[in-house]
Amino acid sequence: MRDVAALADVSPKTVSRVINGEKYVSAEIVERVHAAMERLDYRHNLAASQLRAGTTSAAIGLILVDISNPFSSTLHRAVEDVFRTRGIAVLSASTDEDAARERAAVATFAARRVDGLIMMPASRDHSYLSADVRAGTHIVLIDRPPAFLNVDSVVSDNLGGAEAGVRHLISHGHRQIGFIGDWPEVVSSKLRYDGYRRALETAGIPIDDSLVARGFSSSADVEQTSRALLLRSDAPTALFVAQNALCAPVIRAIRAHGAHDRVAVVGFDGFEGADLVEPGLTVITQNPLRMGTLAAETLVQRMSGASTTPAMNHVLPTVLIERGSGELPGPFAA
Amino acid sequence: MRDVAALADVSPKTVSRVINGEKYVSAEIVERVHAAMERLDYRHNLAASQLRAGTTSAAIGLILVDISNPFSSTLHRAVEDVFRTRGIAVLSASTDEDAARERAAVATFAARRVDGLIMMPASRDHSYLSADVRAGTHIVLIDRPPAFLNVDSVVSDNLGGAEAGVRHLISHGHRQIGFIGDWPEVVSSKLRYDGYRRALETAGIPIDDSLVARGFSSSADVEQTSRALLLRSDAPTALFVAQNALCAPVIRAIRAHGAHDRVAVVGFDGFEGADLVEPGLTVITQNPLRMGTLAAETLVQRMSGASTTPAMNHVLPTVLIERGSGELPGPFAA
DNA sequence: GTGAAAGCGCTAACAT
DNA sequence: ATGTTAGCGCTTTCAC
Repeated sequence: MRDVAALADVSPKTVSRVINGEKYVSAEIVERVHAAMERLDYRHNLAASQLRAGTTSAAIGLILVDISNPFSSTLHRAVEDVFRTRGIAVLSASTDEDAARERAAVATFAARRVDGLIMMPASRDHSYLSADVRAGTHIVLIDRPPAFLNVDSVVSDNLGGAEAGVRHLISHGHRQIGFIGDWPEVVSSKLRYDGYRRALETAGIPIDDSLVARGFSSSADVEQTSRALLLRSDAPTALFVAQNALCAPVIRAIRAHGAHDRVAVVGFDGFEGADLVEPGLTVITQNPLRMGTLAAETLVQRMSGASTTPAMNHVLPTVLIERGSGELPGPFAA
Repeated sequence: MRDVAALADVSPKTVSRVINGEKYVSAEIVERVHAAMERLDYRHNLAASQLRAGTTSAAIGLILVDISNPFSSTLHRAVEDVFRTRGIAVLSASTDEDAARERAAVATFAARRVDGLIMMPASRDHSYLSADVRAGTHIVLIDRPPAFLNVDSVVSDNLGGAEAGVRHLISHGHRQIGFIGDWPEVVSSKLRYDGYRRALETAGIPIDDSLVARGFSSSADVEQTSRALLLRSDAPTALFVAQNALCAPVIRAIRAHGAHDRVAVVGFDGFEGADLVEPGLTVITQNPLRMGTLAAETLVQRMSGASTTPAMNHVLPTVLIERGSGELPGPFAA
């Protein structure tokens, strides 16, 4: 910047003015400074301006369980789109459901003075973030509600969605319904399980824990467990699959067992080709695009200081899409 | 930091030493400084240390066409994993094949003084990056080779993969083979088209441009175009689908036309449930995980200064996976 | 409209 | 093993 100022024969401050598009700079000098910047191949240093200007880094952090999960990457894209137009960079990190990795990511982002944080929490107690909140970092949690921390959040109606999915299976004559889900420690997963239980209880069907499988280490594990379930003498006539990444392996097991036109399935969010399998996978869909956009816009509001209303928990509705697999009749079909 | 130093009754420099884990600090003082940091809720400011220390921002930029595409998000995750263990943050951006957006992203990252850049270029001329290279930013291009710029790159064997896929269809008795691909301006897409042509030429089959559809604005567009192709009196007996995102819409069209056990299909990278459709989708697979890891490791080497060998273009092999759709016999089957 | 001086938070270089 | 001084590149404040 000194060099540019020297070449343009103005003060560094004036160069700064030109760069930041401040008013009250003569057109002629703007011209001259631009020429000098061009000639010297000048690149502005955001770190330096952030340092002096104090506050904002024009960056936010996005912490997800796994940025490569389709739900998460769609959400990520929505967040990017909101911030790109505002000149704000997005830093991202994956936790793999590890609370320690989450803390490490938060610390890294805090050291970079991100202005905001959008996070799908892996930890169960979010009170450790209160220090960051006090330091001025605005936080919006997604997919899972805040615990011991008062911040905005955007979640899907996990309980309601799961309940509707299982009720759907019941209404098609199923009573022996298996549950394949994520680790019970994960809040969204727990809520989906609660929805499953509630639907069964409402219908007066007793819970059979041996039909419930939760938490897997790999796709092979999911497939293996599903197969074991199908091989039982009192095998379930329907399966509720409570997470997107589990759907394909479960269907693989069902097809390997030759039971795809017999065992009903409803998935909580499916996969890209879910409408192309035979029968099509009936799903409870979430809206990751909306979740990302809403979380990002909420954060923008908070960051701009425009919104000082109490923290809010947005709950996005889920939608049941019938494609065939969830409508296979069970033994108690009317 | 001043405050921490005051509270611990040491100089700021000593606090700095403790934070950076430098040698020659007595255990007692380390203790005291840590206590003070804790009490004052101190957070280190990377921007400031970067400014003084000069060089490194401990961040890299990742520019993709669309971070929500499964290929890209898998690659993204691989890149993240390489850099996380090294304490380097990853900034990401999508271009949607828009060269202007690419330039904007590069400029943003340059202002943040990223130490490196991994980019799936949307632009066709990369010479504009030479200024950044001169400024010390190491660049690795992925998916598409560099043009007018001498940097490392990691790409798939697009031509060879496509040729193998089309040859596969020919060997199963097809001669009337359609091509559904991305915009011809996209280099990887062009290479896949070249592979298609080469396979046909090698087999002595004349190219019929009316069987070629390239560049779509939406999934509906893809589906519509595929349907039109299937409705022709001389409809293709096989389709080569040259991009992952196009596969599902094409299959949707084929199924809607009731031709899924008649029209053969080979996809260049499929989608998550591609093995579950009936028949399973035969694909030429790429290896986004390997591509991301290799690109990231190459960048790490360059950034560390350990590697000063000439820039290298890594070509990753593709693998044909037979699942049924590509083995449906054509009219000239043996 | 433009410039001079001071300082953001940190650390390299040089003491001690 | 610890402290002092100076300065990274920018922008705020105030002067002109």
